[in-house]
Amino acid sequence: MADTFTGLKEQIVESPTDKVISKVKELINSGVLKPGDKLPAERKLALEFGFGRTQVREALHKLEFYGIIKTLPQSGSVVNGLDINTLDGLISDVLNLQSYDFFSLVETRVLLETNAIRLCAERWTDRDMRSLEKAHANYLRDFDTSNRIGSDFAFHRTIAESSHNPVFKAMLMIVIPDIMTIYQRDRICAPNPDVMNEHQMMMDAIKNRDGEGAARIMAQHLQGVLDFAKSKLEENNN
Amino acid sequence: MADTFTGLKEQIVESPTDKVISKVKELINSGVLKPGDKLPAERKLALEFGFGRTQVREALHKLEFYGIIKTLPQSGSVVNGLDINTLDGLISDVLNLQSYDFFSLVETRVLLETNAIRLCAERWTDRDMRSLEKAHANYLRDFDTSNRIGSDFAFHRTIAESSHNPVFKAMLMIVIPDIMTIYQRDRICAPNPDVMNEHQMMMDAIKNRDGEGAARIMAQHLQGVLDFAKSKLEENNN
DNA sequence: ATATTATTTTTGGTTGACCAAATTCAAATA
DNA sequence: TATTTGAATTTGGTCAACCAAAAATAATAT
Repeated sequence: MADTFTGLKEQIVESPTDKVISKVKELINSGVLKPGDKLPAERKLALEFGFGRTQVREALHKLEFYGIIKTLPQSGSVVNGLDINTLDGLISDVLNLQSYDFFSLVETRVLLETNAIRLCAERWTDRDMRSLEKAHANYLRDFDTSNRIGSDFAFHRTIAESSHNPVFKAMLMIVIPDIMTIYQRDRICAPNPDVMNEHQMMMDAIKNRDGEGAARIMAQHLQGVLDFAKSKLEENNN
Repeated sequence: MADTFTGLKEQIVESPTDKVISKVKELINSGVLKPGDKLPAERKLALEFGFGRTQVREALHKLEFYGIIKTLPQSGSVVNGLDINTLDGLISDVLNLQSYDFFSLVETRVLLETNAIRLCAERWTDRDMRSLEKAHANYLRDFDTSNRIGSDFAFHRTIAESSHNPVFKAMLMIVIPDIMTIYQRDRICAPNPDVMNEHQMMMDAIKNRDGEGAARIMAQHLQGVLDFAKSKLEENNN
């Protein structure tokens, strides 16, 4: 009950930084700021918006991080040369930045991992294979210890690394921790011997350069998590 | 030539914030900070690391954004309950955060968009369809104007929206602006009548709930960009 | 008149002090 | 002894002043 209230509160409260971002968004949508324009100085924005410069700076940092503006030291900040619709969508996303629902996270993970392992099977180098075998051995070693989950994750991370697509890897690194947090909170996953076998089958498929086969095993491997997420989804919408 | 140098410089220069993040990473790797621990106060960290509190705050913000720590107002920051290997990988990623190579970005975009449109075809509601048709009409209207690229992007964004997977959409919003920036910088894409037809075919497939068909058209639709990226890749490794 | 240099202004970056909320801990009470 | 209460401390959040680099302007020399 208390959780419900605090949860609602968190959604309602809008941090000063986000308010500043909203103001910038208005500036862009109203046409005052066009892509490519140099936006006013921090002090000016702070005065105009009625916030402190600290809040404005933090907002600009966030906007720069998302590639919406580019800020040059001792010179000023510039709105990136994207079109207005794109900017509007991007800023909206920065603001929403909600915690995603579990099912969508898992769905994304499955997509990324099945394709990461496919590319891994096609592209691995000798160096990759050494890392993969080491990660696999570590998992077997830690299977009966408290490190099992960590080594499991490390194995998957190594696969993503060996896909030679850093974007895949980066996105997996965003998604998986969220999943693990929820997973650990709601259900302790008992040591499952099937997982060990599936890891072994993945290794074999990768070694044989069998991308499709590896992807199939990975999909099966993650089916359990997907089912769990789906049941959660049907159970209640949280 | 000058570009090469400035590019290198950007990679070499390590901002104070990143240095602080590295320090935190050392703390975690050395075992001083374990997952679940409450990390020292900002002032303490600033003193210990030899940086200002501003830099420490910014670093903590970044770490919180990536879900590595959770900071509670007037209380302190806590290392998230992930395992150490995961944390180490995550922090490394935050630090690297390099501009990704064009081909990997495009490869990721293709994967995300083909699956987004598949889900869109399966899941769209009446409300989604109205948005889709409006976006499509806007594209046709703006085809001969300077807004063509913007409306094109808006159409794709609406598809992602209608996939009802916010994670897909969020990740596309990260990837696509990067691609567009590079694309606009290196080559102006002329108005291509094929694109119009392909958009129409996508709409038809979506309406018919034909996920596979829609995905196939999207793949074909993006093939040009993928080829362009591949040629860029072979041309030079930048 | 133009190009160059010196100076002033503006810029983002940094610092230290201050604020209110949360926590802690010890003293007072039952 | 166990519980409550209240002051003192620690916490992240905010603010105003200051710094050096970049930009813009004015002054100078060609």
